[in-house]
Amino acid sequence: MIDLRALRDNPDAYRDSQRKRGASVEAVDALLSADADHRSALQSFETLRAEQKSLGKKIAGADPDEKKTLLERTKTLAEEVKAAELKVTATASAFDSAGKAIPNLVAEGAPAGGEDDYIVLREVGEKPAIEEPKDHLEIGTALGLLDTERGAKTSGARFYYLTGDGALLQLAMLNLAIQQAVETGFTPMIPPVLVRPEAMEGTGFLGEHADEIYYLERDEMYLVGTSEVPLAAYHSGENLGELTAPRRYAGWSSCFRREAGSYGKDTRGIIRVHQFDKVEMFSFCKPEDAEAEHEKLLSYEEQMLQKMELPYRVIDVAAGDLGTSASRKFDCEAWVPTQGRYRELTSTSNCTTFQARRLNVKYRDEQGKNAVAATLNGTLATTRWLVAILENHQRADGSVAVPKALQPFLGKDVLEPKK
RNA sequence: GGAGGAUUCGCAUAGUGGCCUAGUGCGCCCGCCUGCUAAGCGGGUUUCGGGUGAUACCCGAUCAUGGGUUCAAAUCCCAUAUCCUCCGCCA
Repeated sequence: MIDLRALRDNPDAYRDSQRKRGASVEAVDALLSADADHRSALQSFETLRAEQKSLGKKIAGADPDEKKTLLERTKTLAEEVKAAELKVTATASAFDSAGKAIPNLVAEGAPAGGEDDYIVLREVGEKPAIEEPKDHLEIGTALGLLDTERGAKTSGARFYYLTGDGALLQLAMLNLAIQQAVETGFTPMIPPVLVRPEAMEGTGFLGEHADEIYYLERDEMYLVGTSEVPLAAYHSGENLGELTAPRRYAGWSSCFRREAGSYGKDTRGIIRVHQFDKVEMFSFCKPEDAEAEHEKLLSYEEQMLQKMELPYRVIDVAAGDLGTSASRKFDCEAWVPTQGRYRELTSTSNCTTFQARRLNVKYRDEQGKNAVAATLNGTLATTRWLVAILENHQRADGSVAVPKALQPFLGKDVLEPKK
C-alpha cells in the first residue's frame, strides 16, 4: 500500500513512477477521485452518526412524553445513518481496490523501462575457461548428486532429488549462509511455510503472483514461494519500538512455486523448479535507514557469492521489472558456462514502507510518534546456486572442486564421479 | 473429529442494553517533594481516520473479526478466527 498522504501532496511523483514502470498513469487519478468520494461519504455518515448519538443521550434522560417525540425522530434518522453507512462501505472498498492497484513508488535512481532495461553495476570474478563444459544436470547425474528422473516419477516435472553429496552440498551452502547471517546480526529463523491468506495478501503476493502460488483449498492456506512471506508477517500488527538499529532475520525454508506460464522455459535440470530451499534475509528498519540497509543486504549477497568463488555481475533492475512492493531492486547474476550468460542467483528489494503499511508494522520515531517501518529482503543462498557451483567448478576429469568455504561443512575438497 | 471455557488500552483485570466520555492496578511519560536513591503526592497515557499541510480544539470509528436485533450494543443473537482445558484418533 502506498502512502496516501504523500500521493495527495505530490501526485506527479506517482504519475512519474507509474510511467517509469510502464504502468497506468490514470490509476493515480482514479485513486485520487476514489479518495475524494470516500471522504465525502465518510463525512456525511459521521455528521448523521453524531446527531444520532446525541439524540440517544437525550432519550436516556428524557421523561416519557418527551421520549415519545424524540423516538419518532430517531427512527428516520436510524434509516439515514444506515444508508450513509452502506455508502461508506461501498466507497471504502472502491477506494481500497484503487489503492491496491498502485505499486510502490519507484526509487529515484532506478532505471526506467522493462526487463531488458537494467543497468549493469559491476562484474566481479573471472569467468572460467572450460573446454566443452558440461551442464549441471549432466555433472550432477554423473556424480550422483542429483536425480531428476526419479523426481519426475514421484512428483512430476520440475521436481528432483538431491542425493548423497548433492544433499550435503546444499546443506553445507545453506549452513554457511546461516552462519554468515548470524555473524552479521541476523536472527536465524525456521518459519512456517504454510500461511493464511492475510500473510500472503500483506506481503503483496496475491496480486500479480497469484498464479504462481500453491493454494490448499480445503484448509485455506498457501504454500510460500519465499520465506519473505512469513518473515514479513512475523511482526504484523506490531510496534517495534525505537528501532535504533535494523531488526534483521534470516529465514531458512523450502519454497514452492507453480511456475505457471513458464512452460518450456528452463526445463532442464534444477534452474527452475517447483520446490527449492533458500536462506532469505529480511530487515525491518526506519524509512530513512532503508537505502543504507539495502546496500548492506547487497554486500552480504556478494560476500556469499565470493565465498562460493563464482563469477557474477550486479544489475540495477529497471522499474518495469520490479515487484509490486519494491521501490528498487538489485539482482546478482552468476555466470553459467553452458549457457554463456549470467543467471539470477540473488535478488534484494527495498520495499520502503509499502509492505509494512499493509502488514501494519510500526515503530516509534524520534518524536515518540508511531510511524510505518520500512522492510527489505534479499537472497543469501538457494538451490539454484548449485547450478553455478557445479558448472563453474567442474574439472576436465569430470570432478567438481568444492569452494574452500564449504569444505569444512562438507568434509571434502572435491566431488568425484562414483565408480 | 467432539465437549466446555476464554478473547476489553503496553500488561493484568472491572464492566450483563442508555448515568461507559470504558473504571482500577501495574508499567510508561511529565511535574512536586526530597542534599542522593527509594517511597510518597499530583497530572497524563488505546489506536486509526476526518475537519486540517496544525503539539490546541471538534467529530467519527475502535472492547478478536464479520453480520444481525434495537431509537440506542463492550453488554443480546448468529457465524468465523485464535488461545486454553478435556475426550477421541494418530504420524
